[in-house]
Amino acid sequence: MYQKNEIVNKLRSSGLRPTKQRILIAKNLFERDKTFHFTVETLNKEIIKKEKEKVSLATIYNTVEAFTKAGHIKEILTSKSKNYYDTNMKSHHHFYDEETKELTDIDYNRVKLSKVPTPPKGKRIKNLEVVIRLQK
Amino acid sequence: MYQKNEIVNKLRSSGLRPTKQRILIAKNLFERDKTFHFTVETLNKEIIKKEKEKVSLATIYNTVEAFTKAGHIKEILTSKSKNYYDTNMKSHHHFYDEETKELTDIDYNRVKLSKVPTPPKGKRIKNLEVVIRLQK
DNA sequence: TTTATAGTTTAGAATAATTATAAACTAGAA
DNA sequence: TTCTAGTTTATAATTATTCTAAACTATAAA
Repeated sequence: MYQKNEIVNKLRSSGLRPTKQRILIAKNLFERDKTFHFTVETLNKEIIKKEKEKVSLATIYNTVEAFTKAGHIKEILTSKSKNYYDTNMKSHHHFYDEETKELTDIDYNRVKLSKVPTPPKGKRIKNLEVVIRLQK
Repeated sequence: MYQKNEIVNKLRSSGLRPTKQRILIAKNLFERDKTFHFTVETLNKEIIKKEKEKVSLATIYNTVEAFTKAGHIKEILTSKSKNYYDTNMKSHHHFYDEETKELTDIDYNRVKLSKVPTPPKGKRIKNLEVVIRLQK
């Protein structure tokens, strides 16, 4: 379970001052037993429901973006005009269910890449994601 | 090089009547020597430039979606609220350059997956994509 | 402590991609 | 040639995201 300190550390290491609103956001992201897959919309709903407080969407967007840049959460590729994020920073991959629009983690060792291409010169690999889209 | 017939076939096999507008769209997608990576926006610009004609965006969206469902083009995962497509239907993967927002094909045999997870019961794999994000 | 200020929050406006609507048009079967 | 289901289009509606600028606040320094 997380200490308040850890929340504050996550914020500071993302270049953010620990304000009331940002602490609410961070608690809802990181004080969890399980991985949290979310969109800004779902995160916002959780905050309203659990905390009975309202944080403006602009602040949520900004904070989520800062956490992403700092490497505390991960953006997930699903296309489809709404961004998905994941609090699980362990190297892993995803199933994306097109019917339910739900993401599920795929454990790192359930996918094995035996060959990865070298990036074009001047560029380096930021990350490599495998997304397996599911259908009925 | 493509025959007009092939264009008409692509349309019919996508459940679309070959109308003037759809033929323009299809020509701009498939009468190419190289793979075409595009968004609805870029495709629209190409049609205006090359054909000096205007096709409504609604028609482009609808036609592109039909081609995607029929398996003539492929949606590519990049997140970031604008959908990317690829006319290359051979199994392959992508580099996504975050700086330039450009996609590049990665040849099938430059990536090797030696282990792929079984999908949850009741579901089957629609596709599997590897996206390697690049940075400086 | 207090204070000054750089950073923050917010509602609401602006932007951008996509989807829906409904009236005018057309491919193609009969 | 005619008829009709299917199509196109401009435009409006919707949705996700980013911007703005005024009111607020964390925190370093006095």
